[in-house]
Formats: sequence, structure tokens, C-alpha cells
Amino acid sequence: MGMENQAVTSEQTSTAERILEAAEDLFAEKGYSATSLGEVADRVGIRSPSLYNHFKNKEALYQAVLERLLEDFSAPLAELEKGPVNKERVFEWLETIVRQHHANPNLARLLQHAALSGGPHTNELIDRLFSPMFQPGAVIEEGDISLLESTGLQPWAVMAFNNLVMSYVTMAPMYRDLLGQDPFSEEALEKQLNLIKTLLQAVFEYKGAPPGG
Amino acid sequence: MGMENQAVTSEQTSTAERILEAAEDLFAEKGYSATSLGEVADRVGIRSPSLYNHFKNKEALYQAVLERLLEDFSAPLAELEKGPVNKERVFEWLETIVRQHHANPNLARLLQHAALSGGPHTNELIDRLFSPMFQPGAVIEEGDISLLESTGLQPWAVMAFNNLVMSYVTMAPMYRDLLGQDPFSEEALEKQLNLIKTLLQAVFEYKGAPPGG
DNA sequence: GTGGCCAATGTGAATAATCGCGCATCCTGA
DNA sequence: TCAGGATGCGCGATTATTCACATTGGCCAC
Repeated sequence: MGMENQAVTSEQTSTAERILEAAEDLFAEKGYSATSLGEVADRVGIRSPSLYNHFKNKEALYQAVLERLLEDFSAPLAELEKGPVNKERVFEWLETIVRQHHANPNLARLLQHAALSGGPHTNELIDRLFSPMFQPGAVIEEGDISLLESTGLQPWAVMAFNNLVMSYVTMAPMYRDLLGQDPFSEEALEKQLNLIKTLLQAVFEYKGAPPGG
Repeated sequence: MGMENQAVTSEQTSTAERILEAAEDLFAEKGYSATSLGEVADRVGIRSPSLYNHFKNKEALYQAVLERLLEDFSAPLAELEKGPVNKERVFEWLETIVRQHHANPNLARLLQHAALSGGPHTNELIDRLFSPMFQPGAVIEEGDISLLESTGLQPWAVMAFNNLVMSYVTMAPMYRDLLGQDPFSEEALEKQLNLIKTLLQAVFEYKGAPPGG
């Protein structure tokens, strides 16, 4: 498999890698079926049949893109999955995924496309990304958020904060004008982090009952 | 087969309306370019060229779908835009949009598709849906959330709660298994409302400074 | 009523563009 | 020389769209 014959000087990105990058951006932007292999090839600077020298077909290319993204995201999160779950860990975990999605919004976008069209890609994604969060070991046992626990809202809260982070990435382009700044700038990241941490902190400190309807 | 014999008495759904409904579902699910007119026609039970008797072309059909959705959503929200903005109004407004998106998830899905592909549809959507929320008159002036106000986070908070509601709709299919119930059931709606109200309440009651990093 | 007209609405066939993909061939560097 | 990789060509399928045509229902003159 390893064909890296050390062309020592330059870390030349291979054609396969450039294909992956182009395809990742396009799949994330337009979704699977609306992305044409011709457009991918154009971005790489080759003709579309050349893609088949590196990937079996369109579906395989998509899978490879997905695999690469999942690997990048799984690594930092895997560290957090060890050890007890307490407030500090939750803050760390949240900050990590915020920064991850900010650094590369494509996974969130791919995920959103999959969720919308509910295709066969969906199931694999939820298994790989979200199942760990909902495992029994991931329950916060302290009394701080007994409210959420007693009302059975905790998994919903996990899902909510996740959606909060991911939807920032997938919807941010629409807010570019409204917020008056680039949603992916460094300042925007800080503000986003600030808001989410504030929200989480508010949840932790909140002791009252949910407002009745 | 026979067409509608009864002309006036029964409000038989016209062909154009059935086309709109089918197209709405498909555009919401697959997005604009991945939706084929043949599939729309199939759902209505006609051949695709017949669509052109009711809509100029695919783009016009999309615009008509969008117009109908925006009308449905604008009406209930217009009522809330009158009068002073205080905590109670915010709760009402939030509950209204949650129920609206729950009753018809298609607008949120269309919006998400538009945001992802950043096409020409995006700008019109943000103008029609979100601009009102960010107008100067929509600022809460009470001291309750002075924290958000002083840190300039208020528009971000508005955006966050909006994303929270919309992403529930666009991502919920992925959580069907994880949450163990239909995300669009009546109980799920109540839980979703409960969680969001709890979050909002927590924000209102939260007085502390955001956790420093 | 009846015959004829017209507008609305459906249809099949045809077109041009685009798509994923296979294949034979050619180029190039080791 | 040889293999990996890029290419041109082309097939079959799908797409949006057009057009000539068939069928219908309502309406008016008689």
C-alpha cells in the first residue's frame, strides 16, 4: 500500500489526495448526487476518466472522503472518551468539537446532506459519530444537572448542543451579512465559543423547573 | 380516468396544488438539482411535460413552492412582531416557530439545502425570514440579559436558538434510533419544547460571566 | 337540446445537454 | 521496456424542455 518513495524534498500532494480534497468540498457543498465527477476532475486539473485510476467509482470516492473526515474527527474525540465524565470534561469536549468543525466544516455539511436525504449513508454516519455520546458510560452522574436527568432530557440536551455546533457551520453562510462578519474568522470562533460556553454554564447553574405551558 | 365532476362545491385539490405538494417534499428532501421533474410528475400521477401547463419551468416551480412556504410561516410570526419585546414575547415567539417547524419541516429543510449550496436562493430566504429578527426594534432592553447585551452576543443568541429549532428538524431523522422514538411525534414535540424553554429560561436567569478560557 | 368552438390540460416523441463509466491508446519517467 | 496514469472517444441512461397532437369541459348561438 505504501508507495511513498521518498521524493524527499517536497511533500507533493498526490493526485489521489487532491481528488479527495476537491471531492470533499464539492460533496459537502452540493451533496452526493448533485456533485458531478466532471466538476471534481476540473478542480484537480484532469479529465474525469482519470479519476477511475484512483477510485473504483463515484460511490467509492464518497466513501473515501467520508473515511478521511471521520478519522480526522475521531482522533481528538477519542482522547476525551477516557476518564470520568464531569463538568470540566463536558466543557473540553464541547470546545474540541467546536474547534474541529470550525477548522473543517465539511464533515458537518456532509452529515447534514445525509440527514436531509436520509439515504443509505446516514446509518453509518450516526454509528460512527454519535453512538459514543449516547452510551451508558457517558452519563453525567453529578447532581448539578439533576433537572435534565430527572426529566429524561439529557440525551436531548446532548443532541441539542451537537446540533448547535453543527448548524452553526451549516447555516453560517446565511448569517454572513446579518452578523456583519465572516462566520469562520478567528473572532467569530471566539464569539461562538463564548456563546456556547455561556449556554452550557447556564444549564449547569440552572436549578429551576422548566416553565410550564 | 375521470376528472373532477364537482366543480364548485368541494375544494378538490387542483393539479397545480398537488404538484406543489409533491415538489415541496422532494425539494426539501433532495434539494433543488437532485430533484427530477419526472419524480415530481410520478407522485402527482402525470407525465413530466404536463408540469409545464402549470409552471413555466423547474425554477419557477421551486419559487412557487418557496413562496407558499414563506407565506405559511410569515403569517403567525407577523402577529408577534407587534408590541414590546419582553421575556414572555420571546417565549411565545420561540414556541411558535418550534410548533411551525414541527408541523411542516419542509421550510427548514429547504433553507438548509440553500444554505449548504449557497446558491442564489439563499439571499432571498434570509431577507424574508431572518431580517425581522435582527432589526433594531427587536432588541430586548430589560436588564435580565444584560450579559448577552453587553458582550454583543445577543444576535448570536438569536441565531443560536433559531439554529437549534431548525436543526432539530433537519437532523432529527438521524436520531430516530438514538432517541428511541419518532422525532415528530406529539411526545417528542413536548420534549423538544421543554428542552428549549429550559435552555431559554436558563439564559434569562444566568447572571454570571462566561467561563474564561 | 345540439352542434360547434375554445381554452385548459394531458400525452408521446424528439432534442440537446449532462451524467457515470468502460475501453483502447498514448505519454512519460524510472 | 514497462507500468502507472492521463486521455479521447463513445455508450447508455437521465435530465429539462419543446412541440405537435389528442381529449376534455364549459359556453354560446341556434
